Amino acid sequence: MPPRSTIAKFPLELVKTACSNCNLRELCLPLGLNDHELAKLDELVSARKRLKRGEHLYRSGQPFDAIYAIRSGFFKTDVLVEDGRDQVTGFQMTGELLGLDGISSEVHTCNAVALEDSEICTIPFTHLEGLSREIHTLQHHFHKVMSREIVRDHGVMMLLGMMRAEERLAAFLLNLSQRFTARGYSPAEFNLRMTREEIGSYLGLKLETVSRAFSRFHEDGLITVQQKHVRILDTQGLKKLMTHERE
Amino acid sequence: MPPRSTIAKFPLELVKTACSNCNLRELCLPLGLNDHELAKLDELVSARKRLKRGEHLYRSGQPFDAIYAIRSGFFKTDVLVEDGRDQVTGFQMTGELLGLDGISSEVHTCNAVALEDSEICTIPFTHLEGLSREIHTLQHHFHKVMSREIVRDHGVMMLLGMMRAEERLAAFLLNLSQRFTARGYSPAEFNLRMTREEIGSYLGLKLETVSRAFSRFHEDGLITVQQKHVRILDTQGLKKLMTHERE
DNA sequence: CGTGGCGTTTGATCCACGTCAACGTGAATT
DNA sequence: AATTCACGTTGACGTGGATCAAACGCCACG
Repeated sequence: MPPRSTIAKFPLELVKTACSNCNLRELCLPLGLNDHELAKLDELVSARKRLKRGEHLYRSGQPFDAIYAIRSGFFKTDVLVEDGRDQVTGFQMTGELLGLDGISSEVHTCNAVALEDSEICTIPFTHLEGLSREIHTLQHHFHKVMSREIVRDHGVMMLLGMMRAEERLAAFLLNLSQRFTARGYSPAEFNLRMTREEIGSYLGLKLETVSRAFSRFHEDGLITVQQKHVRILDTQGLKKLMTHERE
Repeated sequence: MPPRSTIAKFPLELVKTACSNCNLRELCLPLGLNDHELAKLDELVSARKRLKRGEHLYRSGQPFDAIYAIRSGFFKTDVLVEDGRDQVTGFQMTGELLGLDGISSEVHTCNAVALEDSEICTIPFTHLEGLSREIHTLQHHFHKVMSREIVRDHGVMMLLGMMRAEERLAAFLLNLSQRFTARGYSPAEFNLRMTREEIGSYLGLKLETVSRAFSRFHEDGLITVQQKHVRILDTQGLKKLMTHERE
């Protein structure tokens, strides 16, 4: 969490946004940039925006012209199909980018919804491409971020394509744990920001199945769950479960 | 198919590779480039390589230093997990790029296998980044290609997460048909290059289920199938089936 | 021209997860 | 403190696709 008090010390122009003063430098786009380059990136990250829980950052079908970096908060992206079904395609947290899917067609192809009050940085895409042409490091890092998204999606495909319910949930919890850890939070204890139904949609399961898997893990002493509060008791156990062969 | 005879007319240096003379210009990276830019791209596409059916273009774990454009042929990418399970993450055809997943960690994260005798162009990645900084159009097009891969993966996630077996196969056939069409082949008639097992792995189904779904489509007059030969008789029927609500 | 082997088809049975339904729970509102 | 409502849990039952098993077709090879 960015300490509000330090922000208040800077003149307004700087407050507006400043990658150089952002504690997400090491997670987000600025990774690896020197001071001079950071200053240039500051110029292009135009607006910071706050969203309340439940608000949409963008909707499927809207024209694409910027990607977004999450400064704080938690999002989901989902796709709705005409027949009423929908699929959550991802959960995004602090330091991660939203909107990469819109580049291909210049139209957003999914909805991005804040799952808690959040703050995001807007990065106009043509500006980013311009600066990428100047700053080699930024260009390369951006390519890595896009590629990482592809790798992540392959992981989800494996999860959906060949894991059973409990394996999926174990993988999901371990993934969350690892991402919280990378952000300096406890690897073992966290609050889920999404409902059982959203987890289910992401994992290709019904909410009842998700709930039952949670209960099972609880019974087996792998975790404790109380509503949205999860504590992981046995990481190894979850890992073993995740890759368990069905003899 | 590139007519061999015209190739023979050019001096060897040009034959080695030449985007400017490639009939995939409109599908592949060169899209939108002018003659001068094309000439520069020619310089960087270093090597053409032939692979026989079954050969690996790269394997998971190998260092990444280039992406590949398919000049002719057909590939699958897959990921193997220690417990013996594997998942096909995609099928790639003429004009499509392979290896984008390797950018993030500088290591390939999947295997790319030729499903028929194929020919590919090697594009050293640092060179591509360099040229992208010079040629705005190339940069933007490359970003679009990466983004399109993300969108495609989201499509597969939806397929795996919320469609039932027959819906998945219908979506798969329609997708193939559309891609063959874009390449000037018949939209209605084609030979599958992959086995039932590979289709199943891609769709998150067992080979028996794939086989049964084929038979069902055949019975219902939607397609004809004979081993690997498929003819689509009722595109609309397949589309309706694909998005069919379960009442 | 058989012969072997892989890929495919088809049938019978099983089981993981979906579906339907009832009930619990906790946070917000008054 | 009472009420409400969205979310979560749990049970009983049904089913789509997995699993197991057998047979068939096609191609490569001696």
